[in-house]
This record gives sequence, C-alpha cells and structure tokens, in this order.
Amino acid sequence: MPTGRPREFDTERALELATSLFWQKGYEGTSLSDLTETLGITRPSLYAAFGNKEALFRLVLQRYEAKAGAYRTKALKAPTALEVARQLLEGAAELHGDKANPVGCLGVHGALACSDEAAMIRRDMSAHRIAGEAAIRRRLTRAKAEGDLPPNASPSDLARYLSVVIYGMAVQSVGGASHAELRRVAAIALSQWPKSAR
Amino acid sequence: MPTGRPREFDTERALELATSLFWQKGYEGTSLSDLTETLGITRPSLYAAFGNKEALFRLVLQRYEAKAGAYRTKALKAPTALEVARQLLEGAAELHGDKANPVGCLGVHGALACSDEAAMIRRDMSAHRIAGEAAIRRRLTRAKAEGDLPPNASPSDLARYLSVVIYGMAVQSVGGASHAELRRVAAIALSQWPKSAR
DNA sequence: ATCGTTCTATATCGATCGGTATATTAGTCT
DNA sequence: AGACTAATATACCGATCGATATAGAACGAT
Repeated sequence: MPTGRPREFDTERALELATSLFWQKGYEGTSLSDLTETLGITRPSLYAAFGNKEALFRLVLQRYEAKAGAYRTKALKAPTALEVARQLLEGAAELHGDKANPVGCLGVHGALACSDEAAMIRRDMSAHRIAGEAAIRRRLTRAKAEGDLPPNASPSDLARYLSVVIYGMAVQSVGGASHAELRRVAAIALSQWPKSAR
Repeated sequence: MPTGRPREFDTERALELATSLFWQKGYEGTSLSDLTETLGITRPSLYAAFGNKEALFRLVLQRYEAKAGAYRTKALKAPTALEVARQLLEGAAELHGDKANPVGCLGVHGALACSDEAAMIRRDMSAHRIAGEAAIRRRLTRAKAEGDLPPNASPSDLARYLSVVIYGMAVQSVGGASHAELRRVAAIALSQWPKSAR
C-alpha cells in the first residue's frame, strides 16, 4: 500500500485555527475563504483532509467540547448539588471571560444558526444542548434522592435554570463582559440555589 | 406635485411579515428571496419602499422593540426592585414562551450575527443590549438609594444578572422550552432576590 | 388625451457561496 | 530508475447573495 506525497500542513494546528474561526463567527459566518486564508491551505487540501465544511465543523465541535465542555463533565462529579452548580457557573464564567478564547459560544452560535441550509447543524446543536441539560438533570435527580436538595426542589427546573444562566453568560460575553463581571453573575445566580434540608 | 401610481401592497403588513422572518432567522439568515417570497412583492418594490435590506431591518427592529420590548419599559416603572425584576423575568418568559411568536430573540440573533458584512448590525445590537442593561442598572441604583435594596447589593451586578437570565431564556426558547418551563426558570432566578433592610 | 410621476415586472448585474476537475509536484515502494 | 499514490495549485463550476437597469403599467394633474 503506497503512501503518496506527505501532507505539508499540520492537521492539528489547522483544526485549532478552524475552531477559533467557527467559535468567533459561527458555522455560517465562517466562509471557506475565511478558512483557507486563516489555515494557509488551499480549498482542495482542505477538502482532501476534512471532507467538506460540515464534516470539518463536526470535527471542530468535538475539539470544542473536549476543551470548552471539560468543566461540565468535571462539575457533574462534584460531591454536592451546590458544588455541581457552583462549578458549572464558575466554569462558564471562566470559559467566556478568558480573553484567550474568542468571545461567544460555539453552541449558542450553532443553536441560533441562521439559514435553512444549516438546519441540520442547528438540530444537532440543539440536541447537544438538550443532552447537556439532561446530564445536569440526572445529576440533580440523584442529589435529590440523596437528600442533597430539598424535597420541593425540581431537578429539571434547576437544570434548566443553570442552562439558561450559562447560555446567557455566553451571550453577555459577546458584549464584552469581563471575567470578573461574569464571576459576579455566577455568584448571584448561585445565591438563588435552594438550601438542602440537611 | 403629481402623485403617481399607488402602492399595491400594505407596507404595515409587509413590515409585520418581515419582522416575523427576521425574528426567526436573524439578519443574515433571512435572504431577499425569503423576504420577497413571504411578503409577496418583487425586489424592486421592496427596495423602493424600504431602501435596502439593512434599512428594512432597522425598521423591523423598531417594531420589534415596540412590541417585544414593551414589557421592559413597563417593568422599569414598577414600585420596588423586586417587582421590577419579577416583571422583567416573567415578561421574558411570556415573550419567548408565547407560541404565537417565533422562537428566539431578534436581539440575541443580531448580537451573534455572523459574517463580517453584518458587523455594523452586530455593533448596533450590542449597543441596544448595553443600553437596555444600563436602564435596568439605573432603576436598581435608584432602588438602592431608596433603601429598596440592601446596602451591599450591586445594582450593576444585579442588572447584568437579569440580562443574562433574560438572554439565556431566549436561547432556551429556541430549543423549544414552553411558557410554563420558562416561568419556573424565572421563579428560581428570583427566589433569593436580595431583601431590602426595611 | 397627454404629461409627469411612481410603482411593478422581467431580466440581469458582479460578488461570493460551497465544492471540484484537471494537471502538476512530492513522496514511498519495487 | 520507474511505477504508483496522494497532496498541491490553478482555474473553474452552478447556485445564491444583495442590489439594479430597463421597460411597461397605473394613477393624478392639466
């Protein structure tokens, strides 16, 4: 099985740059010209390496979730419901307040993606968001069973509340909210958290 | 001054339909073909009546703010800070949970607008959001002066928190959150609103 | 009836969109 | 060296983007 001419660019580095682009501008806002210009490769090279724009976006999405979503999976392992909520909110503040990251949120951008041709992407992103919220809900359901939330607390409502605040922080970061400002938002949001009976 | 041939379509009705379109799909996601098809008029008619796509969008934005933003100005007139917050959050739940309205939020869509050519729109929408948050902050500053918020409360942080929750509800509504679900989010967001000393 | 004005309809503009056909270059394998 | 394979570069595809040129149609004024 002959091997052929070796690739002249670093695919990992290219994915990094593509992630940054999609993160800033969303799926539809990022054109192939944006991509080839920033990645420093030609169109055919991009298509040979990644398939097409949609396939590239899905690869980027995986990287994004591994990087930006890491705090979520970690947060869900916290011992108490309050600590789960705290880590989720502060993680979001950290992510969106970090000047090293582009503003905004790939998930929110994708969820609100615009035209009809991106409907598939929009559905996928919607599914991702729902799955994320469901994971929080399951964790809070367990917390309630463990007596870690008051009996009248609703895990699904609390999970939805956390999701709302997290996505709202992403929108706010587009407007230039600082790390410190988002942390204070997280603190206020957390202060609404129901106290456990114990 | 001769008057010429009268317009054959209702501009008010056309603006209504355009508002609905932009609301659903955002500025960039709505193409001229979408517009002419839905409004039932031809391109030249649209340009003669409204200028161009950007000018049409600004007209639509005014209508949207008059309609969707009415609850905000009304809420700011409530007698207490708690009531202001309650009306803002429940108003957002009402707006985004109403099945008669398209999902999403014109403001959030615009804020996250994608490509470079819409940068002007994005800046404008960002300014709108900042102005909205500033109005809330001023109202809460007054409330604090009136002893309606505890001395350690931060009007700017609370205003930012309210904005975050409101925008988060808009994002959540894209995923299909119901009126009732959003109202429960609003209730949680309000559950520990800082109590005044009085 | 004719003129002036304004809206409407058709057809099209250049630019850009995502995506490729073709030919050349650079490498491994025998 | 020669054959085979894969990545590159150029140039281009049809479709769609926002926006218009042009010509005809419907009105008021005279």
